Amino acid sequence: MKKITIRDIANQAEVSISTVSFVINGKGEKMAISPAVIKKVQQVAQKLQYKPSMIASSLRTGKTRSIGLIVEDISNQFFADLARVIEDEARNIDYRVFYCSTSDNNDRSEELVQSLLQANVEGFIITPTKNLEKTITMLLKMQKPVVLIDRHFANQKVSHVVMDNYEGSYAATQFLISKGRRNIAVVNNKSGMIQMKLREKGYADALKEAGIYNNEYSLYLDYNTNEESRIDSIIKFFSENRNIDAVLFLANYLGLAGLQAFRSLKYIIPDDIAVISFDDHDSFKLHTPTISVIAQPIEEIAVKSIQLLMDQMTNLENCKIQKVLQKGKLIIRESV
Amino acid sequence: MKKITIRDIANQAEVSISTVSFVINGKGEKMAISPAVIKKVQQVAQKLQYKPSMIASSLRTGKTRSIGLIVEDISNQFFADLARVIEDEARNIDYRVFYCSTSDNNDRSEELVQSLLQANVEGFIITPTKNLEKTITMLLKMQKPVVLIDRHFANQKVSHVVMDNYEGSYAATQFLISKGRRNIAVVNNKSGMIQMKLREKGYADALKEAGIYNNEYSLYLDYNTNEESRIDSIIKFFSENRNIDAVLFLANYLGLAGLQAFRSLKYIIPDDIAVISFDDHDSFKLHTPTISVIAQPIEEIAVKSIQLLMDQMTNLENCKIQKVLQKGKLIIRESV
DNA sequence: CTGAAAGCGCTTACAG
DNA sequence: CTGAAAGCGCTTACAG
Repeated sequence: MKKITIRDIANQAEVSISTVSFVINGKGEKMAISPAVIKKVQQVAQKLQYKPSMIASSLRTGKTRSIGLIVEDISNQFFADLARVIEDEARNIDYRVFYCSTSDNNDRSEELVQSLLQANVEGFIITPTKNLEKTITMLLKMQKPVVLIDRHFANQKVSHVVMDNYEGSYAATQFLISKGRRNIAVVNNKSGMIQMKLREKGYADALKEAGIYNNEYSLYLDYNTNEESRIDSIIKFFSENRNIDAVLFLANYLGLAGLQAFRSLKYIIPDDIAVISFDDHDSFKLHTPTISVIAQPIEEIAVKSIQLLMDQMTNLENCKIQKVLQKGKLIIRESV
Repeated sequence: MKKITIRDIANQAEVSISTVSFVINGKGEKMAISPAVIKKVQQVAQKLQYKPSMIASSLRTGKTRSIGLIVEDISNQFFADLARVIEDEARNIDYRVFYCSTSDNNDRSEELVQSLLQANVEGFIITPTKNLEKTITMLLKMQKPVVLIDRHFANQKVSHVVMDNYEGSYAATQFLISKGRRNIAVVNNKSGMIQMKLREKGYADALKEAGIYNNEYSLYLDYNTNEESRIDSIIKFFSENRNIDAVLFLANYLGLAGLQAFRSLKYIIPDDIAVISFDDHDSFKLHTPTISVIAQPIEEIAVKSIQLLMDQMTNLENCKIQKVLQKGKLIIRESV
């Protein structure tokens, strides 16, 4: 089964390959090619089942109609959902998506960026690791369209789409206060990424305004550790702070570990402790009791980030840096 | 920032582009290029930060060092985990993976195959939809390496890696029987795919051997429906069959819907009903009580399928069709 | 209205 | 040991 090329069509249709190329690319009209010729070329292409070679066309034009999507972990529900929507959106505008996972490892991230550059992707959507700022700056210098999602760097001028982390956390904490909780803890990781800091600040500010902030109620867990040791740390922390009556988990995997810790501790939710976690997850809907969450607007984030990327791709020079904050949604379930 | 090409290196190193190409591709020795020249070329390449253009090399050689991975839904935990391992394995042998999701839609699947063909992937790993048999046959005729995973077609000669669905289901059902359950139901979907039929057969055979099979205890749900209506159907079925004392869910999303149904029905697990589900999921570990599952050996499936694909890619002619059955793992938790 | 030709960045058979 | 040249399948400026 030989590969059908533009030349085969030209031969069969008895026209030049330029003419075929124009017709195939829908430029027939513009090039004033006669309708009869256009039709003939199309028929021959159809008959031979011609499929243009993306590779040849990429080499010639320098365009690949592909974008790179670098997420933290494609097997995490949040990123998987995000990837799914981005893939669909990209397909609508006839773009291909290359996904990859960083595991929050900075060296890996840099490798992935290099590898995507080499594949000549036309744009990047990235959930950056903590030290990726220089790499991102490099991409910007190379005039590559970039949109960051989920998190970003405070002082870097680059478009990003993130949840309003401060507001989400602030609202959730206020809700806990309104339910009469007074000893409200927070569980964070040690990544120090801006989105995590903002979540923590929202929590702290709400408590400070109410005059009940206590800095001993913050627990920080290593990111690169397994679930078991996270659970152990949480158990230890709560056994040493028996008077805590509510907790805000700043990421879904922290919440999931927390629930297992509370099971070991035989805590009754919400009687012994009220719980709210960031990022919705099947398990939160299904837990007994069901767990309240601050859900990220995944669909909106995905759609908006593709849109910002396209803006940059079509009009890189006079394209403004856009910082989009999407509001999260506080979903109240039985755990408060 | 101009793209550095092989020609720039040739100029700077004062050799021909052929020589550069040989050195870059590690064929310097074989082509008997002098060590001094090799070193010089490497140094210049390093200095200019030369990155070979995959696109040009693909066009020339016809190879893309990429494989296509078509799964049902990348946002489903099972497939996300699978994709993650396959991506890592592929990277080890310097291959790129294009993922895409079919949503179990046959037209979509065919489109995806076409689109991957057009991208010139060198091999396919596919979880086929029900009517994809002809498309797969076409790929085989085109001499494209193909490995099916998770499911396959009974009469088609194509390598595949699947769980031993019959055995998993049979063992789980026997376990329920050994715990004294007698009215054991099964919840399946209507896809009619072979893996689902085998799971059901394992269930039925175990019960028939024990002389307690009852064909009224089988519930079939539409695949293309939302979670709500699945839950409703399950509620209806179990309210009409109050004497059922155990149930086997043949896929994780069926199990998840089932747990929500039982909550509505105020069933106590395992007192009122014992539960085992296919495919492990965070929610099953975290549910109160924890839910027993037949876990797929995801890592093994992923590794084996890449390996079979590579066998085909390197040696297509005399490569045997391999049918690999991986044993599932029955994980007993509190729900039985 | 249509065609001949250059060139994207590589690889590789061939010649010396 | 090394170089000149053809060619992968396209696109597009140019000529007529």
